[in-house]
Amino acid sequence: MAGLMIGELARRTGVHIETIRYFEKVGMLLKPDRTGGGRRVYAESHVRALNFIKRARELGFSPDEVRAILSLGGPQAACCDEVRQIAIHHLDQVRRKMLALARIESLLTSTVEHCSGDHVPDCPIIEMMESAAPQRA
Amino acid sequence: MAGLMIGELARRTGVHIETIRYFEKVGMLLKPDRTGGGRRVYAESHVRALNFIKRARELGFSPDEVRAILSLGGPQAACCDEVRQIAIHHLDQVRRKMLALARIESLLTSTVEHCSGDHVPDCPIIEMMESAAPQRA
DNA sequence: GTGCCATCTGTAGTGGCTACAGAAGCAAGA
DNA sequence: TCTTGCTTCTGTAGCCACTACAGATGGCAC
Repeated sequence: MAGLMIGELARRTGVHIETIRYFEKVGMLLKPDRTGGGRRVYAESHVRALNFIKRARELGFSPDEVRAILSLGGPQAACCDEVRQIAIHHLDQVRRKMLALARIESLLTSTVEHCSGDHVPDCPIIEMMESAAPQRA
Repeated sequence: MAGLMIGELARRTGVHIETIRYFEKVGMLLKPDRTGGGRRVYAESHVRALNFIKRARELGFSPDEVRAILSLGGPQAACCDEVRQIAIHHLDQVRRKMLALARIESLLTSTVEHCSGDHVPDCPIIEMMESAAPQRA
């Protein structure tokens, strides 16, 4: 267990060096030890935490949600109901986004179908975009 | 046709005053006339353009796409193939996003289902988030 | 000692707005 | 005419989640 320099950690996790330091600055990643010369030395736990952060962000969890989960003990702690609640809430948000996108998709699809691409007035695409329809949720 | 002050335009379109000025600055909205005292006076065409911009942004068109459509003659011009191409391209992007979200949704759903919420080790949620799966497209 | 890469800190840039400060326009009332 | 009070003006800074750069060290091989 010699510990990793930041470059090696970046290589292993695919997270930019600057982003790793940023995560530390904003409290998402624990401050690592330092060498005598002031360089960061990371432990295996940092690799796990960083992979977790990366994955959670890819899944669309907000930084605050990630922080919340990490503050519950982090990846190495046992699962608890709070983690589940956050995940369920996030799932709900994902489903809302899917619904919104589905509405947009069907609107665009049907509109594009009705457009000939000719230089006719009353283009259905422009027309649709000018009519300000309500965007609920 | 007296023309509108910026506040009235904001009220009619639901776009913040600062945002209207911002759209002008970045070239999405034509510079309006000014009163002797330097205040902006908008025409009916600005109302149409602003509604169009707002709607297109709500539908997820990028600022560049909006600018592209507007540069083709704007809402009042006849439809042309280029508008259709932009819309089709955007529709493609929307469908990609839907697929990505669907993957995330199913992963989250099945994972949450397997989590009891108890304080057990090997929590499926944490475990899933630690395994760095590739996120293609 | 020298060369050279890795790392350090601190600051500034990105996009798409949003918010504020301080000055000035402008209409109505005293 | 002067004041009050709202609206608008310009310009600058803030937001978030990073990303990029500048200039100074660390630390190892030769």
